[in-house]
Amino acid sequence: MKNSQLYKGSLNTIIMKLLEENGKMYGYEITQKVKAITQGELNITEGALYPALHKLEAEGLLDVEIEKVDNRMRKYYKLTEKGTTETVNRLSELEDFIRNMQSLVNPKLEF
Amino acid sequence: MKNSQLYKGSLNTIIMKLLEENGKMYGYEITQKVKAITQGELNITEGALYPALHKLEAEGLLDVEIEKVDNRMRKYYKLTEKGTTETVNRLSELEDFIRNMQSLVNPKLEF
DNA sequence: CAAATATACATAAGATTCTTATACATAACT
DNA sequence: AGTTATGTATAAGAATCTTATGTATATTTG
Repeated sequence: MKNSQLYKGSLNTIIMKLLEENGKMYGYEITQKVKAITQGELNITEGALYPALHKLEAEGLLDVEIEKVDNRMRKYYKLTEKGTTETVNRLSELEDFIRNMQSLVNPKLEF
Repeated sequence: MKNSQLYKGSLNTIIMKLLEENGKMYGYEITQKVKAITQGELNITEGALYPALHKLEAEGLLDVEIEKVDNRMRKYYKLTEKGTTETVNRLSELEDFIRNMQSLVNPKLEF
């Protein structure tokens, strides 16, 4: 499925929320989780995911921990303390964003 | 105010929805309307707005009509037939997007 | 058993969208 | 007279994403 342009800019928030919820996750796991939660509607591509994870790590928001499972490499990511704090802000921004978009789309509901 | 990254990709949808609702609008009017609806939270910059309007026009989704008011130029935009049809799709995508983001952020509410 | 699919990470080229800065012009306010 | 508001426009650069490609192992399927 082709993702709409709307998801642009929301990937970091999605990653951080999932890590906040699940403690630690690896890249492929994140793609599968998102696919499951959105019932196949949102497919995160590797070309978007891995650079995003590396950047969040470089910014000190994520820590990485490498494991070998079934002879295959896994890089588990988890939120740092800074990342946990930042996640609160991002989720707050997301709530504002959703509220604002709903106001724009559904002006009748404003009161 | 600084806009969050989340709005990336939503500008076209916002423009089209406002035009669907108000018939015709000019650029500056759109920025003011959005600012009012979002209570100052979302400020569309000219550098984003005008290229977006020009592109939607080039795609045949908008028609333009130039007027001179108080000795100043205004370019009124309105949806073409194609644009009206496309707006329905975009709003549907936006609803899916919001629903998916809420599922991701608020997994407890899934049932 | 060979081929396809799933699992797992990674990067590079190019497209798209946006921010920031700048530009021009008139009207209104202070 | 200078700032703010109204009104449109573009160019340089940043940020994010898509698409394509690459490597490697495990599992499923015909």
